[in-house]
Amino acid sequence: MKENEPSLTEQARFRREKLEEIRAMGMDPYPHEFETDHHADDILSKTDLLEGSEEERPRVRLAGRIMTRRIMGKAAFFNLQDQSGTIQVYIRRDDVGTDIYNTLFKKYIDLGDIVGVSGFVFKTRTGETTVHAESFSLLTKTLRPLPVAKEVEDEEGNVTVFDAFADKELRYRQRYLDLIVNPHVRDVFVKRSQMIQEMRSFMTQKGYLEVETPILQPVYGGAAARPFETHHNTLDMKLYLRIANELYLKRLIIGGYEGVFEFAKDFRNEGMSRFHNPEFTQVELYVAYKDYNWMMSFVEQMIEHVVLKLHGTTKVTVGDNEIDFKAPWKRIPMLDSIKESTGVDLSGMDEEEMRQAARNLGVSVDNTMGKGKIIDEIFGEKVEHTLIQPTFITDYPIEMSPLAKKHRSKDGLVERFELMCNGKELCNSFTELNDPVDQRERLEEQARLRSEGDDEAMVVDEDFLRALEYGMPPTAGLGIGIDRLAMILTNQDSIRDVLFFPHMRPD
RNA sequence: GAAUCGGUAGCUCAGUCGGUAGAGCAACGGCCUUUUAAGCCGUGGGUCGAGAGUUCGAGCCUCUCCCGAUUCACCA
Repeated sequence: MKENEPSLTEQARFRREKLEEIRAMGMDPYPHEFETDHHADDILSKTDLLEGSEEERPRVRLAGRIMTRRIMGKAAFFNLQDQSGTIQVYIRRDDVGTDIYNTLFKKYIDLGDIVGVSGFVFKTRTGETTVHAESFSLLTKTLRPLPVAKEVEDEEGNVTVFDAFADKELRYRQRYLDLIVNPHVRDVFVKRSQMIQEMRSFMTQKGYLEVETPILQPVYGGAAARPFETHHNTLDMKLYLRIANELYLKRLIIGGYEGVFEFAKDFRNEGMSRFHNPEFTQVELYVAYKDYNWMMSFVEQMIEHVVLKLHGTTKVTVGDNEIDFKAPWKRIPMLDSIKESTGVDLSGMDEEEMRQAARNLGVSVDNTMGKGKIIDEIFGEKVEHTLIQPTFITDYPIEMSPLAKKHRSKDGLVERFELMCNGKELCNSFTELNDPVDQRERLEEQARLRSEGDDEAMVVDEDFLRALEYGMPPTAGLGIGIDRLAMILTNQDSIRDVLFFPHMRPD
């Protein structure tokens, strides 16, 4: 036995000692492979595994972690958890031998260890489908105890969990443990993956090309946000982690592709909250010869399709709300939505009248704000949180949208929509600005705001402007917040619960 | 960035008035061949988030700091 290492807990020391004992038995505690042919859910669902006498039944091989154990002298039950779920295994000394049962299984195996078994399926006298092990082997010895919870299932199938591993800090910092002991957490991420997969195939089937564009950018653009900065040693230059990929996808439209999309990790050096993580995922899509009206129809079809695939219905329960994604969705111009919610008609007001209207509504505005900012402020304070069912808010003030094309009929507005859902923005989309002269003026206005201290104003991207001068066809663009959509479709109220590894301060 | 709440055994949590650090599960030693929060007998396990202060004495009181959760502010 080794000298106790004071930094280890008693339980961790015991496991290291067991590891040595297993090696002393001539066994490898970390073998190279183990062939399996079944998962837990296969065994629970396939009735043919129970046909005939025990000798006649097919043999199954499976592997996973030991999550609970009930030893009764010369026989024992344990629960084996794999990716698909959990199944009970029955093991007896008289089947697997004294070395394997008494020494390996009873003395040296711990909860959490990864093991492989083979045997036949039977039902216990209480009716539980169980694998009767004919062989048992250790596949990976664990050195730390798992935070295993106990579960009780009553006759209605309701599961009560005792002492669950619930500390959010530990769950986020050690997500692998969360995934092992909280199976419902695995389901959330499976749903997220399916959601992305359905969107991908939906867009691919339309003929759009999935692309990859730079994350390290010499000039950041495509959104209003502060970036993360980094440095390229060889070129000795500053680079930025992208805040959006919009301007690169537009370059590809200029290059002749008529539909491109990218699932993109974007990075914004701003606050964290249950709706914000410094790195987050958007899908952006650009389609040539289309406008924002077409895009509204596209996105409602795509999301309706995804919701149907994931839930089998267009209705999703989120917190206290039931959201119905059945298309078509309500479309309402921003000023009309403000009028609808507050009774105040801002159209036709000058800047000073608007400022007064905002104050009358209890929305704080200051004298540096222009009309666009005031409208945005009123909308954000008074309307946004009331929009629970999917709703397209259209026709935004031009000041807030330097990359969107001017509205074809409404002065001072652009052809832009945001999709609101469960009181939050889910999508952002425009008829893209493709007039290079107008675009230059708008970006130069951004540069002016920037020089006045607005550190979220956009930077002039000369290479992008040059590309636009070669001609971008009329184009509709779309961005969807993947994390927020995942939150809605999995009924999670924090972005951290749909990110495997949410950003945390170092501990 | 602000406010509130929290950090005690591997996990979930108690800890009274400032007076030897507690429980359940997990672990360790036994018994037990259809159990399922298995059961029965026995045992060990603690830098009480970190540091300083007050005190004869601090898990508890005071101060500073660290980490987290929630809400608010900015943002998608």
